[in-house]
Amino acid sequence: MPEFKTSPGTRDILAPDSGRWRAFQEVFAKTVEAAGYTLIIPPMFEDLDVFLRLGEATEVVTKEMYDFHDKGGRHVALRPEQTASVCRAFVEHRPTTPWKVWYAGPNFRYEKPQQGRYRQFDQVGIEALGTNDPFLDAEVIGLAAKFYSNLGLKRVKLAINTLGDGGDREKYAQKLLEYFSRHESSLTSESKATLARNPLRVLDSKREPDQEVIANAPAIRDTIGKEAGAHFESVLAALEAMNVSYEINNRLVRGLDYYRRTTFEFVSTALASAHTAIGGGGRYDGLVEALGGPATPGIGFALGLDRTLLACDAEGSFVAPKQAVEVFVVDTVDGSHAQTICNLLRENGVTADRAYDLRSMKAQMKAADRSGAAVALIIGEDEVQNSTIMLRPMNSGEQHSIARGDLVGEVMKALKK
RNA sequence: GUGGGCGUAGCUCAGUUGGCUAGAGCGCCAGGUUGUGGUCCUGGAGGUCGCGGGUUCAAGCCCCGUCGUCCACCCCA
Repeated sequence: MPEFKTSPGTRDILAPDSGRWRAFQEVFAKTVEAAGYTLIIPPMFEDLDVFLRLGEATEVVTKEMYDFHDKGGRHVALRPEQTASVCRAFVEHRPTTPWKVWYAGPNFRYEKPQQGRYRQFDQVGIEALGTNDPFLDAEVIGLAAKFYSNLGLKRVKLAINTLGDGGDREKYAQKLLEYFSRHESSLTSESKATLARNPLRVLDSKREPDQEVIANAPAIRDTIGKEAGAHFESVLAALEAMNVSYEINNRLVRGLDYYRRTTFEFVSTALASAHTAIGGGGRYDGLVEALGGPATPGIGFALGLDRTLLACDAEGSFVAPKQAVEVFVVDTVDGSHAQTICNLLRENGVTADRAYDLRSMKAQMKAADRSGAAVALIIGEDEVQNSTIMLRPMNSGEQHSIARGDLVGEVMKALKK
């Protein structure tokens, strides 16, 4: 056993998974940049207070923060998510609106790890600030759906709900508190604890004994104001016009307190484990203000890389790309020819690798095979004497000798470049 | 944070009621093939059996602790 291992909840991503991660982020970038979102790269840690503005009832903030004091005495925290950072950046830079940005990178939460849940986990996401237009809600949700389909995912369901405006949320929370308190005796002890903390979250309980009480709980749609209700209807209409299918779930309350109005979640029906939520988001119309900026509406989503890739695995889509060079050079003379030839090929835009340590031809050919190269170039004593190179396409038993001076042209021909 | 399963070679795992020098497959290296990979054959390297303590004539196996990992809960992506 090695002396050192990665810390709990962290891991190394090696090839071919690392290539899959990069491809994942590239597909995401392409999807959202097509809609005008630009990349933002916020820092991985911020003043603790930035994240505290996410809300006192948000467990991500109260229980799971990776926080510490730096050498200057600042109390900082590794970001548990990126929406707060984006809003802080908005207040700091005051870009013209609508400000539409995307991000990709790791977040940190101090939790007990299990499958699809790590202490350092990657998300990709977008945020759009500065407008209340319901078409923007539909655009944001549509982009997430588009991204899933670009990954080849089919078994993804969109659940959507509205939480009304700030006041509505309070009123609804009050209603729920009254309702659940009346039925407290039939709730599980976990739900009773949740009730005291955040009545809305009781709706999220998946525990069997709670289900009946939850099913009869008052729905938020009876509580929300006219404006928020109209907004929701417009969002739904816009989604239908885009052919994005959805399911209204008036029990959908997400974990971060700041959500207002539109809230949504994507669930993979291909996943068997408990963690089927592969992405989610919503409006957070009060957050910029809470961070000291002007009242500014905002909406966005974040998608978990790990869970989305687990869903891809379950559906057999978006397989990890194999990394291979085009040419592998076998040099059984002294290794210097391999060096010269590799350099020449690379300068001409051909990817090339070679063997080291002057191993036997058999060993070098084996390495050529492993490299995935389409073509092997072989240099032995005969070739050096005759100023030739043996060109061997790896998928056939045939090989032919080429003049050393014709190397680049012959390789291009063999690779059909 | 709570509860449970599992830690044996680089990987996946076997190892009987505690009993010879701890095994297999894959991978890796070498040879068969003094100039040829992907198939085949032969051989080889590689292990503090997670770590620490205890019981025993004897521990990979039993007991205690600890760390890691997985699963469920909590929570969430």
